[in-house]
Amino acid sequence: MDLAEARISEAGYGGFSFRGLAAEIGIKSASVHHHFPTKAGMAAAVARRYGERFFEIVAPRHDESEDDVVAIYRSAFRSEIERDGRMCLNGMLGAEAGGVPPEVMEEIEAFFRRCVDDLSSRIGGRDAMARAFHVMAALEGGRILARAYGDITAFDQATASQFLG
Amino acid sequence: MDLAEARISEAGYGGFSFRGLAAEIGIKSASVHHHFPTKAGMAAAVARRYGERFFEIVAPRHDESEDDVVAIYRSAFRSEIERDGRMCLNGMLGAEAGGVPPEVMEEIEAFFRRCVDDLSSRIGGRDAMARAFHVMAALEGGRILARAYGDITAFDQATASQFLG
DNA sequence: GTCTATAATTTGATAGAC
DNA sequence: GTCTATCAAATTATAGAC
Repeated sequence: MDLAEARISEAGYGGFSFRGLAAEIGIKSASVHHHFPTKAGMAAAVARRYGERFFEIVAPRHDESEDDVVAIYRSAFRSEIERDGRMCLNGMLGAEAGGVPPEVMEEIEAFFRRCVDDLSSRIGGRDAMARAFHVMAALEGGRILARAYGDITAFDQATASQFLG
Repeated sequence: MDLAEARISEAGYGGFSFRGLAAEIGIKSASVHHHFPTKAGMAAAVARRYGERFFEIVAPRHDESEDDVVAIYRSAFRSEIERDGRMCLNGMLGAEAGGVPPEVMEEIEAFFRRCVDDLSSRIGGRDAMARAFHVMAALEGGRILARAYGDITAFDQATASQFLG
């Protein structure tokens, strides 16, 4: 699953294959099929795990001031870029919506709905929903720019606190 | 090229094939290879044409007030969503950077650099460069959200003028 | 859980006729 | 500019042995 996540977030749904994963691990593709019968099922499982991990990371802490939620989300995104320079897994699959099986897209839509709802409720106040959409868009788009430029400072400038705050 | 652009912006670089394009047109894949010897070359040509069209659309008009440039960019992005609901072609290829041939990525990087430079110079003032990054990120991310939600109002909220202005 | 073997399909690309 | 024909490789997936 780690390898699948890596390949999908680097090259998209069409950019990973059971044979490719198996070769990197040193096993055969039939062994991968034993754990995940279909490619769509595996991608859906990887997308779900990605979301679960993400929401653990951005979960509220007892010492959190309500105003920090945007910084928490931004930090979660930035850490991933810093670690491996890849695209957000679920952002990638969302972009490829037209070529991704329905069972995967269900996970993606649920992920973004939960992000926006969580952000919105923790931001609070008027326009909280629109602000939540804006923050998610800037973070996802910032990752695209960081990849196109090959430079994390593109993300840093795109998501500076003066724009998200 | 129109069909290639459609398929790439729906499903990514791995989501289009010479045979698929030929079948939709009603010719054979060998005939497509006559015009575009390689898949990478065709994708690069499609990405370049996409950029040329885009910069014609957002080019300054003599009656333009300098403050309108962000609205012009936003309108160009929104019109595409309205037309076909697809992802920005070059945004898609930028996200898939790890699985796209180098000659295509050169076009993508050039596209985003030109967008940011153009926006920055027309915005002017302090922080113009960072604002340009932010606008591009919000627009690209807004398109991802519109696709994940299957609803253009996600883009509208994410890119409301109060956030980009 | 992993393997061999294989089926059925698709892919990018080329040679050469018309 | 399109075609037929073909190649070599990769793809998702399954059956069955160990």
